[in-house]
Amino acid sequence: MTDEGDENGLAAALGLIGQRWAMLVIRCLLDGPKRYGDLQRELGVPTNILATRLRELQDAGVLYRLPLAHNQRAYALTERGLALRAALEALAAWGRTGRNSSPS
Amino acid sequence: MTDEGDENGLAAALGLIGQRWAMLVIRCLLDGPKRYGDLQRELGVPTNILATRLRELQDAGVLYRLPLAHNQRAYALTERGLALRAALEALAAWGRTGRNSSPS
DNA sequence: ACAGCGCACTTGCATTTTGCAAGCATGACG
DNA sequence: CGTCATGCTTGCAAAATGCAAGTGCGCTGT
Repeated sequence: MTDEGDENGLAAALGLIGQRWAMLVIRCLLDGPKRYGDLQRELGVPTNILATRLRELQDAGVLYRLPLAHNQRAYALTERGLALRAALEALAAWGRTGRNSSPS
Repeated sequence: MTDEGDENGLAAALGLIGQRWAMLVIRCLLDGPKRYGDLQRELGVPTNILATRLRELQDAGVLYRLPLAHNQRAYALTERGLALRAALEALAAWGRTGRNSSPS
């Protein structure tokens, strides 16, 4: 019964985290919670894009804000965000292959 | 060593297949070679975008053109493209979760 | 032969997303 | 009170994306 509607699993995933920089931000946060400036410096992402992505990913339930001090807060992954580790590492592993093996 | 060496892989992967529709096209081709019109109908992707993506993915070594008849050709994944199956299925599996969950 | 059809694209233009640079708000600190 | 670091927002240009219509090309029917 319930035929495989899995054709949309990917579309659903990309609808949530398919925007530019989104997966990079998530992967960066897999190392642990980080602050806005850290993400900016580590990824080199434009600041307005970063702010937008963080809002969207928070709405998507992938990460949440973690207040620290007066002007400092951190961003951390939710369980749903952490569940992306396997998928993102698979993608990263693929990206690492296809480097020209040897510059003969 | 001169450069970071341990570069992300994820960034490399997204540089190749991170464009809109690219992963959907690849996932569609995991079922086997298909023709232009098939991809268009199955995915609902705009025709100019599809043409652009197919060219880019071909350049990326992910798929190749397979001539059939006079005005018909098929697109099929290379080994590099087929190697994406695990990653895309992991992403699709993640996308399938969280549809019917209890709001925390 | 030639009009018409289906297939695989291309082209023109509007809309949306992305990027760069600069500015704003806030609280700490001198 | 002025300056600083941090975390954003805003203005505007460039690029990507999307829609619709058009192009080329071989085949088919008459």
